[in-house]
Amino acid sequence: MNTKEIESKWQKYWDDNKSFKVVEDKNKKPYYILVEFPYPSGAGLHVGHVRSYTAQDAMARMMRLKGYNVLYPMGWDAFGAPAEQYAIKNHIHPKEAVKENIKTFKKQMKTLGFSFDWDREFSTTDPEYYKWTQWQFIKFFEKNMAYKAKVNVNWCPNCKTVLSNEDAAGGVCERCGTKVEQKEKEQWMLRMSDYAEDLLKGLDDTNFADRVKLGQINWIGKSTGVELDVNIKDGGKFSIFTTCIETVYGITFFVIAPDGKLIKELMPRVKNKDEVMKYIEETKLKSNMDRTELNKGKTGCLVEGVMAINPINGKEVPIYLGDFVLGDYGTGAVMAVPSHDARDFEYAKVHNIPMLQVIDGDGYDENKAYEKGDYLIDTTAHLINSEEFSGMTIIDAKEKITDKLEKLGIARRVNNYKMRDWVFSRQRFWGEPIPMVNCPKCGWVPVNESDLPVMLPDVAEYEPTDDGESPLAKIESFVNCTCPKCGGKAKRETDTMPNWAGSSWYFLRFMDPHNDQEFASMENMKYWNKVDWYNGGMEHTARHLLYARFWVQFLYNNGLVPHKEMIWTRVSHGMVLGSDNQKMSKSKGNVINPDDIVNEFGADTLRLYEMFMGDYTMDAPWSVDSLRGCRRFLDKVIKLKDKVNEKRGFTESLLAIQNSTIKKIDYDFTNMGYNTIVSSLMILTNKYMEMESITKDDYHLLLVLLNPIAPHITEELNEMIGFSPIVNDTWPVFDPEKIKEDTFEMVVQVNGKVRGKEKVSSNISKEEMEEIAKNIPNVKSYLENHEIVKIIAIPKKLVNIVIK
RNA sequence: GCCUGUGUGGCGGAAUUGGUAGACGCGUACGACUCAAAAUCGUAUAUCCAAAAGAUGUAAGGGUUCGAUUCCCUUCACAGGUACCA
Repeated sequence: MNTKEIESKWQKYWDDNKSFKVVEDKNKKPYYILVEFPYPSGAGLHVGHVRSYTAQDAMARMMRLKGYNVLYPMGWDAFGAPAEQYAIKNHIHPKEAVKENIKTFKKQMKTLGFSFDWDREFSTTDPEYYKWTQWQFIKFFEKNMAYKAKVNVNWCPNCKTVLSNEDAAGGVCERCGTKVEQKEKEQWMLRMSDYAEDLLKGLDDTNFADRVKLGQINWIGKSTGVELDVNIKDGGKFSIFTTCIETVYGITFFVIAPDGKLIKELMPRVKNKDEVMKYIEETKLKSNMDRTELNKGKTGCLVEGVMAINPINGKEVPIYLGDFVLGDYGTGAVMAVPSHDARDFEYAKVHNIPMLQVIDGDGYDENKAYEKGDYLIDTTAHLINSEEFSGMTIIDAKEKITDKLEKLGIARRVNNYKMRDWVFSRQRFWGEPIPMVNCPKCGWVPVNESDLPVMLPDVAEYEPTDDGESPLAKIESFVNCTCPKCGGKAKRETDTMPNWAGSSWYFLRFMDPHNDQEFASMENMKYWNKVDWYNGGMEHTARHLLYARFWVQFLYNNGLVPHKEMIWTRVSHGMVLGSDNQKMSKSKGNVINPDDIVNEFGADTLRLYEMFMGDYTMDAPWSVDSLRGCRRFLDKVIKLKDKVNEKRGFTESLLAIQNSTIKKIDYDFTNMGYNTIVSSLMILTNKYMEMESITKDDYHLLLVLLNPIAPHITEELNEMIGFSPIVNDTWPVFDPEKIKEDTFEMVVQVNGKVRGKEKVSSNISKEEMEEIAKNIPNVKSYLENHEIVKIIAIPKKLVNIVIK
């Protein structure tokens, strides 16, 4: 059989018949299966894409056969730095590069037989799409959720652009690996931190995998504690945030951030100005450098001339500068309790600051800090040296001390979050222009809705400028405009959006992709309800998912989408590694190109292999041998056709095996057990192979069950035995009656070890089981001269005889 | 460091609520077919023992249980995430 011909034949059939086109049909139950739409890179489709697209494709095909109205769409996430870099490098306009790459991707996807509804395809770079991304940005602005602020931003000197905290994780540029610098710039920001609590709570309304939920929770980074006002001797005050108010009596100093506001305010009173200034400057440099390992030492200096007063007992304590305190987290100042915090402990050691123990317990060790992690699990832990709170347990003390401070009006219970506002500006050409106009009279004014989209100008110059301004800033025809409000001369915003913008709501657009009145109609969104299965890489479970959820929650709060969470289940697939067990990369030379595999083995074999290679959620290495085995399996299925006969060689257990296969596959589909779906199909095939002959219906059943994973070959074989296309068929129903067996193999254990097996009737009693068990010769020999202590009989399974 | 995940034959991996560990596939060996090879088919394949019987065995150690790959504790290794977050 010629795989190529068969594959293109059926691909054409599906295309011609629009087999996968889906329309909103109230009579059918909707089911929305989504895979992360790819960034169409110049490298083409990766075998990793094939893994997740095949899995979701199989799910989509199966659900269609079960009668669901399945939405399985595909589109392109084509804005962003990589597309622009690629364009610059290859001297081709990003628009053209994207067009070319999409063509390649789409062709590859078609040769793999993915059942996408191509009528819903779009790219984030289509003006018809980014019009609505801009429209939604204006909503953010109107609701005071978008604002422009001068902030310290992560600046990549190589890419010449601003990076979000997420993009600069680890202190290096996510794209090029260059060390990130700090730079003060005016940026558009989205008030994502306002949604921290809602984003946490919203997780309860989702069915995300636990590890995905945890990723979200960690990123949001909530901590509950107390904000405490601290007076400065001779006037002034500041606040600190702590999660360990129970240690308040142990404060021996305060530490404030060198990049914070407080030190600037205190400056006139500082005696050692030179030293302080020097340290502040050093910190600025340091944040340009690797802040991870080299600078973990507890550097800093005493701020001479000012003393703080511990609010709980009026003791005077010194203030230090230290760069381990961050200016933009909490209040930019901390209370330091060296006896009970490892960082404070180290700092105190370096700077010779006295310590004061205020909690005692069994785990106390004077050579290190007796910390939260230690004393909270220590049942003997209690306060000491803490006036009226001495002797109390930690939990009590926490409450009582907070109460007291609250009554004094100098403390508040607050939550802090690591998650900051979203830096939304990029100084790049290839992104959605931010639809704002700066008018000398009216300030920032959004572009009129009727004037959307603000199109990217068609120019040849799109490389970033050296001064960090967007390339758009050089294009006068773009910049100069009139104010939408007063009609006066004004200037257009030249920053563009990050590529996370377009991907934050694309799943909504798929529900209504051609709507030119709204980003998607409420009617359609209500029909599709939610994304039932969303699959993507683990690397996107923190950021992309968080941005998308934030975006949706904002739309929901403004009545624009039907649910606060629009994604029900999020799963992530494991990576496909090279055959050397390493991540595939050009430099390692271990990259597998799906086209080559399709050419040599066929699309069905590749699909089958990628499903069979291992646990779907885990990484798995590439193996050509295993791939060949999958081809061999398909050849076996082809060969089975010769066994098709009017009658079958009767095998009583066949119906049972068929039905348990259906049951197993149904179960596995809902648990992403794709590898065991394949193995149970192999078992069924082996069973058929053993038989003299099988009927058309037997064969048809196998073909339907295999169809979601290997759709081409199964359609062809199915046609050859005279059935109408599987794509219009129905999924077999599991019949529990058929798997009832009259007998089972009873396992007999003695003291938990298997000593015998016996085929017995399924409906015998426990007593009968025990009796038969005791009389199996081998078992009997173990029982001799021993006392039977007890017998455990599990119906339809085993008997365990416990002897002494 | 912290968080998360993983650890099962020569290899990829199964084992749905604690109940026959190693399904299925790969590889290997032998056999059939062939002048020969490939392909295909058959048989075997955790380890120890000539074989049976048996013993050992799911990273290591301990525990709970009639029974543990599965639950609990301790330790180790690997992978990913995160990093002075108060």
